[in-house]
Amino acid sequence: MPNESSAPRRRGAVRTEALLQVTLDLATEVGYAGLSIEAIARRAGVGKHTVYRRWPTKAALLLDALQRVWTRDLDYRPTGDLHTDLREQFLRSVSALTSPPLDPVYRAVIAEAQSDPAARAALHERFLRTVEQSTLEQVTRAQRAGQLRADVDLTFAAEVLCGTLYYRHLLTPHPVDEAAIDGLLDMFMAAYGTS
Amino acid sequence: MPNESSAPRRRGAVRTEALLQVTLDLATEVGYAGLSIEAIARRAGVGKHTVYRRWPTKAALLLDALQRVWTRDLDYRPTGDLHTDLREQFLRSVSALTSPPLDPVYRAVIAEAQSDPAARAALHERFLRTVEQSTLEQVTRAQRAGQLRADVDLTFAAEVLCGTLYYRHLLTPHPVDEAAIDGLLDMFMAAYGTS
DNA sequence: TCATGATCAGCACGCATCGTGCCGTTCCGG
DNA sequence: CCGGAACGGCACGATGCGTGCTGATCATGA
Repeated sequence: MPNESSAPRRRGAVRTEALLQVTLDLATEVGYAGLSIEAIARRAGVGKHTVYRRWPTKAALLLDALQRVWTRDLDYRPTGDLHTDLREQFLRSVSALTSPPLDPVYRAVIAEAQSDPAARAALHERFLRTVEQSTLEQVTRAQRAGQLRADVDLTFAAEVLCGTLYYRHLLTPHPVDEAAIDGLLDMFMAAYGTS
Repeated sequence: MPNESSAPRRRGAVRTEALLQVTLDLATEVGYAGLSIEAIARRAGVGKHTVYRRWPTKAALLLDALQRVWTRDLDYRPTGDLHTDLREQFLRSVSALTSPPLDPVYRAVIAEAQSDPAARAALHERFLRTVEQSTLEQVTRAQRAGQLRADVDLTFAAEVLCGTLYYRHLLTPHPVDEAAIDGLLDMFMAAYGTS
């Protein structure tokens, strides 16, 4: 006789969703330091097997948790003007990356990736490449519209843009503010712009 | 009566040096994963107190160990030509960062810095800033020589150069090869060069 | 010369996390 | 309704953390 005051035991995909959400909650409340599999299972009221059955590694779990909140803030209607669109995209990305739950989860993934080349590759494939790709689409459109020189390796250009911002955010105490973004875009346009 | 076949108990600065060297050795042999204070003390034949008395944090120890091998490969006689000098400096830095013991220790510091803002600030102040500074000196010299535009924020420019390389090295699976460095320098010169 | 205090190695502790194993229960599909 | 998968709970050994304590060793200065 299941007590109606106790939640029924959830399984499968529903459990998975719940676990990812708990991970994000924990990241928000106790930060990167509190993101142990043990703590996540405890908080979720779940046996550790239930976690390990789904993710072989803490990195894998964190990557999935990250994906849960990653794409939400990236939908943006481009206006067609390169400088405006890149600026808006970068501002949104930085804003998302600066506050929980994205910030602690992201930093945890970065840390995890340093000790595991596979996790590093997954991080780049699933997230960093996404941002580079989004940037690449914008600069490609601008190039076709004649706003950028035709002889430019846009893939590399996108990497420079994103890399500079990530570097500052992850490895320096300086904030990625509008001044930084504007400076970066100015340099970019000076190098590759047609005007 | 001290047995001459057993090494005399070392103290003070000598001990400190030995511990840093053990840290680098461990990093070379077992990599980032093996860099626990416990393992370092064990390998050095030393009580853990002897480590904790010197460094309050694993991050502090790693930062000091890093400094031991950091500056060695950076002495380089600039020729006066910006492109050549930057290229040479970046090639050397990347080469040093790619192999042990620098690579595992560096990655350990990066990981540590993600969970501790103080460690992050120390990392930037003691190492990243050093590289930025070295780059800054070169571009400043070039600006005075008229090779770069006069209206450029060189500090920011140096950050872009270094940040791009660090991003690729630390967070992507792509190697920082000559093509990447050349592409970066081409973009830099296109943006800020006077010719 | 010798005493004092700092430094040291070794051991132990309590705590936490990891990854795994086992048990008995709950739930779902056939 | 039954069999098997998923589950919660518990326990285990291993490892690292940071901190005590003890007794030996060393440097210094009186």
